[in-house]
Amino acid sequence: MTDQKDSTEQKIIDAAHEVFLKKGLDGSRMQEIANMAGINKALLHYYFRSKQKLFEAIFKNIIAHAFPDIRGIIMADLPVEEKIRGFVEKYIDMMAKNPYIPAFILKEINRDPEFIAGVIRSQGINPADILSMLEKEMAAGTIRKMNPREIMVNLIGLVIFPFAAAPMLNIILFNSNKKAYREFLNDRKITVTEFILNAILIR
Amino acid sequence: MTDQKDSTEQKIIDAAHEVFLKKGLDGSRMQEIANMAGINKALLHYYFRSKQKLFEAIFKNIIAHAFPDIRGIIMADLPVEEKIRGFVEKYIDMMAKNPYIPAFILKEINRDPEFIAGVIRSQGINPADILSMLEKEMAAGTIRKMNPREIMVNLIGLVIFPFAAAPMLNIILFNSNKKAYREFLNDRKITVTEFILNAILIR
DNA sequence: GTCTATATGGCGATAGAC
DNA sequence: GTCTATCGCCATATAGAC
Repeated sequence: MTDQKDSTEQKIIDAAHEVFLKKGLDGSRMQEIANMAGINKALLHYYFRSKQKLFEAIFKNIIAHAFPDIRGIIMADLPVEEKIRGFVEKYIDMMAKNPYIPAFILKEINRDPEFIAGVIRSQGINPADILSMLEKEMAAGTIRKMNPREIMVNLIGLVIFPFAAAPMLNIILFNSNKKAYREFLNDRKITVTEFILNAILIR
Repeated sequence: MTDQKDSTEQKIIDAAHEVFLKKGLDGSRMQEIANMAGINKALLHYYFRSKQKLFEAIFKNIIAHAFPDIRGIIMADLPVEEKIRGFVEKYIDMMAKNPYIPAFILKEINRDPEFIAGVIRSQGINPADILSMLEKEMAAGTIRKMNPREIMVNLIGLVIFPFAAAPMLNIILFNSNKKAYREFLNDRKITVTEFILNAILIR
């Protein structure tokens, strides 16, 4: 049980993670990954045989990071306000730490959407459970009656989109002031929660 | 003034538009564009000199399609409900006709965000005007007081995201039933409008 | 203007020494 | 396991005939 932190394999994984996350499969070069790992190209193939195989190994890991565990929040015996608030906070925190994830997923999603869906399911996230939870809230009269899928899509979109489209929105709305945009994104933990609650709650 | 519709240059532009839109710059091949245009690769270079130059010529055109003219709606003397409704309908109609545009923009946005912002401005869309319009509504007490940028980002995100993430959402929420998802997207001309109005209107 | 043929360069992948 | 050197392919780009 030697320390694996600085093993060659781990250095490759770390470097490939960084490069693939920023540039995607097509945009990445094996040479660049090798340079970043401080080794040569041949070793990449020695450990992972092909660029495709290396990407697949990294891909699963990136996707896993992209879906934080929300079961505890969504299925808990809490008022729906708290569930929404918890969801928004967890996702915005995750993306603040991993700002390249949303664009990466949207970029690579067409490569194998079925695989991504499988990873989501394996994270224990079951859309049907969330939908039926929302339907119960509607039946109980706490939230407006509507297609529960609308709520899910709107919630996810409101949280993810400003990160995925950050480069454009930053220019259009903040004249390229990056600090102001970061603050704006962070504020959204509160403002998005309010926005959604205003849209769906019956009070 | 001969008819230019079937000129070689136009055939190249049409073919390049289709291929670049679906696959992006990195994912597209000059050979594929030549095949689709019914000519050979050499002619592409004869007319546009390089792949990069050809892409830039097409890029501007794609971006222009992505921002339909909304000045008439946003700046008109209409109640804010009608402005929101008009915006949502125009954008969803545009994306239903050009489903590859959202993913294309998010994919290519990092290549030259400044250029995209310039095209948006050249379309006559002035974010500052929209922001001040929203602020007037807040001062008049028709909509809730909040950062008007939140409204703009939320509006754009709610409209675009379900198209950009269609492959994933289609699996997760509709078990890959594409027809159901198309109907869902079309219904959103109404449901997104309602959702936003509930979120921002004071009544 | 349009074609065929070919040059040029880059990148993934492999061979083989150490 | 790690390296250098090189192969082989594919994609962009050019040369030159027609």
